Amino acid sequence: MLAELSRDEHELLARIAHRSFIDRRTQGEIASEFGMSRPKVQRLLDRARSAGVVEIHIDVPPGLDLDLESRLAETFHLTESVVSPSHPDAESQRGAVARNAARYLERSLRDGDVVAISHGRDTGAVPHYFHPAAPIDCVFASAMGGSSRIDVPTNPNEISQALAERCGGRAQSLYAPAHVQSPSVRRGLLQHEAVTQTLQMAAGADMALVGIGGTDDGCTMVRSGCLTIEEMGRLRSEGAVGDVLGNYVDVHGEHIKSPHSRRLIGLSIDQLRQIETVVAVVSGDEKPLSILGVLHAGIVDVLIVDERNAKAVLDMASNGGT
Amino acid sequence: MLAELSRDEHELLARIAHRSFIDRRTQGEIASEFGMSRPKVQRLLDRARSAGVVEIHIDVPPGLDLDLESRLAETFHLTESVVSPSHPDAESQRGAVARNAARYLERSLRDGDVVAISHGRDTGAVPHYFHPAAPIDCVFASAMGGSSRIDVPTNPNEISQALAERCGGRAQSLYAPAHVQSPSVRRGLLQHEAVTQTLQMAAGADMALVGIGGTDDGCTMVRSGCLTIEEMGRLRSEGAVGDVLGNYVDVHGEHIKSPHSRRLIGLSIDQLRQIETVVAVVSGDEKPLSILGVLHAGIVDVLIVDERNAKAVLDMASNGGT
DNA sequence: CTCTGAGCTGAGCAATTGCTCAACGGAGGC
DNA sequence: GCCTCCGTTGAGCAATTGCTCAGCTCAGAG
Repeated sequence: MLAELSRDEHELLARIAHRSFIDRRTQGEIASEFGMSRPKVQRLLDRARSAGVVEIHIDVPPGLDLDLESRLAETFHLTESVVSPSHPDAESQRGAVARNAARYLERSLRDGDVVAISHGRDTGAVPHYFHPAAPIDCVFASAMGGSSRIDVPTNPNEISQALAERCGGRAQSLYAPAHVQSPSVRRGLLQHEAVTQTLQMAAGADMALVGIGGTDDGCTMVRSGCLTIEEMGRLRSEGAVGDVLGNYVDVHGEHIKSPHSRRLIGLSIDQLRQIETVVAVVSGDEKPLSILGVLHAGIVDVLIVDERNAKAVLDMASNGGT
Repeated sequence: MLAELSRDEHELLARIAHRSFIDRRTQGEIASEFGMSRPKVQRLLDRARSAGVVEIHIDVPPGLDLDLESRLAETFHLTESVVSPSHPDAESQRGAVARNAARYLERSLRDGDVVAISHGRDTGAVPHYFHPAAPIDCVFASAMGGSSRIDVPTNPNEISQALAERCGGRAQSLYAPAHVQSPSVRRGLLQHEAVTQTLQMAAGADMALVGIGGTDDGCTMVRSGCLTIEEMGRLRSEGAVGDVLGNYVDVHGEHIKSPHSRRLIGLSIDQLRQIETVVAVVSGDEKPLSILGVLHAGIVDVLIVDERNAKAVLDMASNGGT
């Protein structure tokens, strides 16, 4: 990418680049110095950068891989991605990712914002690291129902509550289960104003903080009792690789419709797509395929993830086409 | 210069710098992404550069030392300096320097320009390398008289003539010797319109192309017969280290007045200072002190020189104080 | 010799950047 | 407690930069 320049061309590009980047002269000064028009200086500077005559290196703290973040963001059309360095064990890995999610919230939340909150272990780890410098007057609204089977701190209501406490905001709880026995019970619940109010608030949120679930038998949806192991197996056999708020997708990001989806209480994929900024927090070695599917679904705007998953997802995306 | 940053600070600077320099986002985009004002992003970017988080490296063709050129220009308040790579023998070294001078003329000369021309071997080598892409309608005016004792191509008239031919311009010759027997003869010559016209044109030039002479017994001023070896020795004992157009200066740039200066036909130091752009072309291992003195005199705007002289001059300037 | 099209050029304008300045806030002295 | 001073902040404007576009040159085809 550098060889095809003649010596004279190379010298000219180097001189102009030096004047611009090192001596910090303006393009106008350089133009008159070299006897050319300003646009020409600009074009030569562009050429110097693309030909590799100018190399900009950024000294990054150890462990950080900003190029990886950029590639991830570019490949999947994200507005941003944050990759945590690898940790040996799952717990500290989750902590590192959650910490980055907390940092993201701290710098992005504004007074008046509404944030839709999902369930899950990754999402649930975020409040612990959330310490805004100044109070933020915002609302955290549960985007799906709860389950008494799983640990309290991984239910949306509790996560919302914890986040609200940390920043002086308000939690809007959803007093409903994540999953009911039949579509008719679901319809009944959706008549209650207490339920619809929260769901509508979540649907109209400025931001959503969600986890990405896997399809193994130990995933949150199974542990919480939303799905039986048999149902999970059926979803897998239909191609499901992961979910957001219980909405399963295949590796291409296509939504997989199944009976259980009509018994869920929470935002749909289409509702998520309406939300300006959907932030996904994910860690865990079983997740690469799940992440890939969800990213292909075009739901996520900001991905906060660990290095192993990030690399695996990029590998699959570039090798597997698309 | 990098250690005093905390890990968090370093990470922030690196992230912002990456977004700006690698991803080429605007400061405004970065500001809203990181939840800060645009001026703050700018300040952080400045800090990232001065703290060394951003390193800009320019791939320069072998032999070129652009940092050396910049230091030279900054130290002596030049608008520009061009340093040629070292050559083992004096002749090819002179050629390389002259070639750079020719390049400089090619890119700087404009229709209508008047260029004052000095004598000397370095200046005399320039026309050989001068090949403007398009004709330039300019005038080369001799800035001092000639001498029949030295090789023709080192006399101002012949240099002017050669340059004019190469670019389709015009030469304004000075029909007078560089040096006469007495001040009264000089006064007489300066009555002649033919003489004053050229000198006035040279004095009002937009640019001057000059050599820098040494004070050894083989220098152009002695070889041309302008000075005897005895006079040269006297000048040396009075502190002279070099000259421009026969005007001698000491190492601090102070003009050394001597009887011979009242027998010279050419521009004075003050007249040279009036000229917008004085370009000095110098090579030769005996020249460092001469160059230092002339640079201190504040005559030169553009220095075109070889690497050995450049380094020697900078060394002396930094070690010897100013 | 004319025509065509690719590539280059600089004028002109919109977007971005750099910079100044008044206001603010927090640490330290009285 | 109050005051002063120093460093930080973002609004606002001037300078710089990026970009588009019409005009140009020049090589090659007809």
